[in-house]
Amino acid sequence: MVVTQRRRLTTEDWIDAALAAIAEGGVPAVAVEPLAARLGATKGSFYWHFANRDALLDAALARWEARTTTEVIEEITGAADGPDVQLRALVIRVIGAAESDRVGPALLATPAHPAVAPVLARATRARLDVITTLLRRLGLPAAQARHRALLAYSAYLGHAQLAHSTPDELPTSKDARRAYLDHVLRVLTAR
Amino acid sequence: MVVTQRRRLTTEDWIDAALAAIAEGGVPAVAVEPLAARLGATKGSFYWHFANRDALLDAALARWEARTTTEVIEEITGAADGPDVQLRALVIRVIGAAESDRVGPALLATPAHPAVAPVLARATRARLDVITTLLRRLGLPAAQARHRALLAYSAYLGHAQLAHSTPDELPTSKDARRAYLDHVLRVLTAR
DNA sequence: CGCCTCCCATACGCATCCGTATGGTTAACC
DNA sequence: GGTTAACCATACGGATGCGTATGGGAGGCG
Repeated sequence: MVVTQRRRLTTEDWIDAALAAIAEGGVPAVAVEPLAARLGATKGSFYWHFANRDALLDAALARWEARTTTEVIEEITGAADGPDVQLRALVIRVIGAAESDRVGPALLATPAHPAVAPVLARATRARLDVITTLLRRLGLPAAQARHRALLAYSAYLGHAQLAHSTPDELPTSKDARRAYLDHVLRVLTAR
Repeated sequence: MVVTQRRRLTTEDWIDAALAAIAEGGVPAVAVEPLAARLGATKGSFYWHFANRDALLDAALARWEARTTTEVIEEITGAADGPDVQLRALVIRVIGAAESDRVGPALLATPAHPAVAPVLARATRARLDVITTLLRRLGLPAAQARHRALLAYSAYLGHAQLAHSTPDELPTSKDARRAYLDHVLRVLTAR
C-alpha cells in the first residue's frame, strides 16, 4: 500500500527543481541524480524529459530569464503611467524580487559559463535599457541617464547580494525599510 | 633529462590555486585533483600541506578576507587625510580591485556555505562600518550615513558583478570611465 | 479485452573526486 | 657521506555523478 500517491513528473517539475538547486548551490548544483532524489524519482524519469544535463540547464536559465526580465519589463512598461510612477513601481517590484530570487546572484558567480553568459548578457542589456529610458523620460540628458541607470542597476544587483548573504545588515522593520527605500529613490533620481 | 625544473610547492601555491579556482568556477571548483593537475603535481603533495579539502578552502577564504578587507581598510584609514580624500581614495582603490577580484562575486553565489558565511558576514560588516564612518565624518547625520553607506556598498557589489559578467555595458574608454566615476561620487555624496 | 504510447525504475559501465597508505626522492645538516 | 626530516608520486578503495540499455507499469482508445 502506497501512503503518498506519487504523481508523475512534468518537464516543469524538473525545471523548477533545477532552479531551486541553482539557488542553493549555483550552477554546479544542477546534478541529475540529487535532483531525482529530491523529487522522489530516478534518472529514468529525467532522461525521458531531457536529452542530458545541459538541456535542463538551458531550459532552467530560459525560464529564469523570462520570469525575471521579460515579464517584468512588459508588466512595467505596459502600464499607462508616467515615468515617475513607472520607475517607482519598477523599484518596488524589483526589490521584492531581488530578495526572493536567489538564482540571479548565483548566475553572476559563473558568468563565463557557456550556458550562462548569453542569458546574462541579454538580461543585463534589457534591464539597463528600461532604466535608461525611464530616466530619460524623467528629464535627464542622455549621458547622465545612462550613468544613472548603471548606478541604479549596480545598486540593485548589490542589494540582492546583501539581502541573501547578510540580511542582518539591511533595515529589517517595515518602517526602516520604507525609509531606506525613500532615501535610495531620492538619491538615485536627484538632478 | 628534465626540461623544466619543477620546483616544489608551498602552502601558498595551493592557496593561490584555490583562489584562482574559486574565481573561475566558484567554491565547488576547489577540487584537489584538478588543482594538482594544474600545478603539475599530484594529491600526494596536497595532503602533505593540508588535512583535507575543507582546510584548503578555509585557508583560501581567510587569505581573501585579509587581502580584500583587512588590508584595504588599514591602508585607507591609516592615511592622515580628511574624510573626503579618504573616501575618494577608497572608491578608486576599490573599483580597481572589484574588477580584478573575481572571488568576491563567486562567494556571494553560495552565501549559505558553512565556510563562506562567516567570512562574508565579517567582510560585509567591516566594509559597511568604514563607509558609514567616513560619511559621518563628512557631515551626514547617523541615520542618513548608514543608508548612504548601504547604497554605496550595494553599488560597489553590483559594479563588481557587471564588470565581470557584462563588461561591455560599462564605460570602456579612460575618459568615459572617469566621467562615470565622477557622476557616481557626486550622486553618492550629495546631501 | 487487448494494444500501444507514454512515463518511469533498475541495472550497468565509465569517469571523476576524496582520502589513505606506502614508498621514494630531495635537500639540509651534522 | 650518512642520517633525518621535508616533500611528493603512485596505487588503492569507496563514493558519486553522467549517460545508456532495457523492461515494466499505467492509462487512453480501439
